[in-house]
Amino acid sequence: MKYLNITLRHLRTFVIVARYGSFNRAAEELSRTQPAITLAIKQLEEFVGIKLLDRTTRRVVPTAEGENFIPVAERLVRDFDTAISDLKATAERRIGNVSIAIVPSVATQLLPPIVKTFSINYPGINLLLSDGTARAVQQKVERNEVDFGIGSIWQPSSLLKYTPLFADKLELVFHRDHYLSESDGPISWDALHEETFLDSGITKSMRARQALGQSKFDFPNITTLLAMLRSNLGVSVLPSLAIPTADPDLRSRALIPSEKRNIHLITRNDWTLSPAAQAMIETIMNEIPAQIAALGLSPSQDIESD
Amino acid sequence: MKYLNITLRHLRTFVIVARYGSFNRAAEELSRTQPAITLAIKQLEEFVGIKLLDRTTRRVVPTAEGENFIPVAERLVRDFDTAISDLKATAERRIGNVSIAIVPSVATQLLPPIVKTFSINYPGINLLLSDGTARAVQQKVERNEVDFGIGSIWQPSSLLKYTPLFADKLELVFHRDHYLSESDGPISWDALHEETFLDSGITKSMRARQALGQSKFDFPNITTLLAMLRSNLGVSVLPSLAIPTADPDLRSRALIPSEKRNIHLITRNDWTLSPAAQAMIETIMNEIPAQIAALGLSPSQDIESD
DNA sequence: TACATTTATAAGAATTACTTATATAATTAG
DNA sequence: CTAATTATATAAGTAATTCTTATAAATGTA
Repeated sequence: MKYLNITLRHLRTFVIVARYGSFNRAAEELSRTQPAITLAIKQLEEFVGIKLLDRTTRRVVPTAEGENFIPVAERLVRDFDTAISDLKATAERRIGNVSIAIVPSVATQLLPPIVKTFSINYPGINLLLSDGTARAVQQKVERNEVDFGIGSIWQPSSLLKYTPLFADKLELVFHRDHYLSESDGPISWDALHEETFLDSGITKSMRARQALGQSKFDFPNITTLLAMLRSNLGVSVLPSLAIPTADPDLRSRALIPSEKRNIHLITRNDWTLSPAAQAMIETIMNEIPAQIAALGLSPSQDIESD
Repeated sequence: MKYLNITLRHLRTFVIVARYGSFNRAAEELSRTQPAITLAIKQLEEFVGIKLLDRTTRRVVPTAEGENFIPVAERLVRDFDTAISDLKATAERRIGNVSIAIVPSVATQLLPPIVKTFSINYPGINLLLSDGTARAVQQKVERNEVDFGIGSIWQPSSLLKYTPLFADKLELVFHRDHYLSESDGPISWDALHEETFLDSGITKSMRARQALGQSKFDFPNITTLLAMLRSNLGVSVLPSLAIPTADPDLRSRALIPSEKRNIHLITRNDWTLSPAAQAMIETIMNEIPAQIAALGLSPSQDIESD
């Protein structure tokens, strides 16, 4: 014996022997033979330099120190086992946490039924959603503040991986009292030259939008923008998911040529997703087709990346 | 690989790798080679079914689960190590508890300097002393309520082992106003026929005492007996240790033939003494000769047992 | 693109842990 | 009190594991 390491196996053996008061019964319980038990106890005692079990061929009784040590050893064994099994539980997706950064339109319109399905399938996993602009979503993924993100591409980054989910069609939005309400059907971008255009973070970087020239109004916050539209301040272009379907004051019309905003799943290249996050992504991928159909969206077309 | 047990060694390895962010440095730290580290981490990850460390040849970073598991593993390792080292500390007599049952005369006269020496040599060991009659001492040892006892033999028991410590001489005690104070030197037992004899637990079972016939008074409690003597109610026989040396009211004389009460260390046959208790017994054995000399006692003669 | 560095893999060596066989000790029954 | 029974201790050999050495593959940097 060179140096001898005491391991949990020794404590486990000790606990069982103490419990049964017998080396033979302990050996049976641990699916080993009695000499193996003898050796383990001997090693433990020699290592700590103290007798833990008083034993004759007839009786095995803990010494005072052995008696004191029983609960300690039991706790160590128990703590170890629960720690390992907790880890296994997360691996098996029975427990865990997922955090997602997501743009508000997707969060409010698309996500609720997905979350419902997820919480039924993985009742032990907690979900933490954080709203934000496409830019905020990307940054949170980059900084590892969330497991993954859902949104459009703000600035392509080599750190990130973009998996297209679906394409959201952009529509023209305006007040029901606006004269554009009088007709129906698609309308061309050129026709907007005459209109007061309200910009948002979504439209600002679009080529078709930029052809219209500088706008006087810029509302990065969609809620504010919608409030402006409700006051009939002008017109705007929004992805269909961001347009409140039940709003009595607002009307929308399709645009020609039709523009789409691709929504992606955004993950980090160099980061292994937790099992819980993987479970959520699987759920999203499974549920997306049904949601696309229900909300009248189109499946994703090309992958915007570089 | 048959079944594979995850051990603390795996967690230890994981903690170190996570701490250094390098398999090589961890291998160095653990005095093993890098492939051994790779294997241990691999086994751990495969066993729990989850990746704990994201690693390239350039960087080793914990995954989310790995990050969560680090403090858990650290605690498990730390708890294990402290449990084992506590056990070693008791073995090395650095910490521990000793409980002793002891007859009051020995406790008050003989023990104080011994306790002082002990507490200097073993500052981490706690001492719990309990007073009691010879009978109570023996019972506490039998019932394992104490580590060992010190006292005379009440009823020899095969459960117990008696190790003689010293012999306490019995002396006649009486009030200074008693006429026996007028002379000095040894006095015979027969001379006591005329006296009012106050019995105690100590004298009751003595043959020399029984020759004097039935006594009218019986005070099992020595303190009470001394109070009676101070009132000059009669005479009594006490071991020298039980006679307060500084009491101005009491006088004592030797007896002929001289009777001794052997004081023994009383332990259980079938019980291994704790290292702390062993330390105390060693101290007692070492200090006894000096105390015998200081108090004018005689070394133990024969072993009373059967 | 090549170099330096780090992790992964494979095979063999050393160590550790277990099993079988047997000895030794303690209680119980006769 | 002796023998039988039952339990732990010891010894030796075998199986399993955990290392080490040697080498390959991969990543990031110059």
